[in-house]
Amino acid sequence: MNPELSLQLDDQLCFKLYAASRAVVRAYKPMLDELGLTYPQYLVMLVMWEWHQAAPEQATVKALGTRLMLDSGTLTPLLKRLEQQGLLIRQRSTSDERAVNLQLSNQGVQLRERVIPLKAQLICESGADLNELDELRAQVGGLLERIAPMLGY
Amino acid sequence: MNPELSLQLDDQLCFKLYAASRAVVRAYKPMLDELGLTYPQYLVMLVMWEWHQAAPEQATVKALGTRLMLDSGTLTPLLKRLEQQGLLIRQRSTSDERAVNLQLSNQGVQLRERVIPLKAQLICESGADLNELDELRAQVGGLLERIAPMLGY
DNA sequence: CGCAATTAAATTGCACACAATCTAAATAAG
DNA sequence: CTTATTTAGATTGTGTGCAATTTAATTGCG
Repeated sequence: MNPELSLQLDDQLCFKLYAASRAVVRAYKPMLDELGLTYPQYLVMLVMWEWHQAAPEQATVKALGTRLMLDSGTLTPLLKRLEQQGLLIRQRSTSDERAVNLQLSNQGVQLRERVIPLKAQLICESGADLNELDELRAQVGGLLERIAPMLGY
Repeated sequence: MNPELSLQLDDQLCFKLYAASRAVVRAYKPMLDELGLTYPQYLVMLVMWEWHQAAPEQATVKALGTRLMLDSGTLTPLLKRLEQQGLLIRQRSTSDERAVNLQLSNQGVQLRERVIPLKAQLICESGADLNELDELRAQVGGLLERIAPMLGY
């Protein structure tokens, strides 16, 4: 049986992706624990830091959802937790009362410094080859871009 | 800044993996809905079908956890749901009262027939290149194997 | 043999994901 | 202008993931 049509677990790209994704999140966990962040919260902060330098005013729940492919059902409670931790501020937009604007607190801005060394540390510990990782990132990205349109992104 | 140390979301392999994994699960969802399975339940069934032909007696919660890298906290409720749906039977092992043996019901065995066409359908809809997918699967698998030992697998 | 350490599941609690529904606000159409 | 539609968030409910704890059974060791 050719692997494309096999039902063997090890032949499933979907399982490898699922397992690898969870494994990477677990690898990040000890480091993120020290910052008091979960992995999805970390991704939100990455986007907020990115926007903080480029275009802080674009930061809304909607825009964050588009960027991370998450809906308000996931983001609303997550953002409330980040707000309670004092990392960001949520407030209704005055120009469009439907939208909720997000901005980093000073504490939120400062947290970035502690995140910078994380990635290098993880790559170092894993002993992975940088070029390989880069290539893999491009390929997984390619897969994502082929699947996303099927799902309306 | 070289991508290896960038904090840009798009430079993060971890995010690509996370997003791609969720996207693939969503792509499976409409098809799995018709079978009444969630994606993790589908993975459990794949393993059970595999073992059914090779070594049915090895099927325990522990073995399933090792194969899928999931613990009893996730599997116990999931397996109870599969049992309630009549797809499998859970029963304490007589030789080792700590272990719970799992076996497919007739209905569980038969469900496999309806799963066989799913993968071909998904690949077809995605318009993905088979050789590319195969290579990607191998590479993601390679990443997984490098990370897994760091996490005690 | 007898007890400590280990092991397999189950349970509890928390934080996602995501579908479905609801509310309020903004926009489009007539 | 007024109603219909669309849009942004919030809410509710279900099902994972996973850490931590608990229970019961088994194994290891002296």
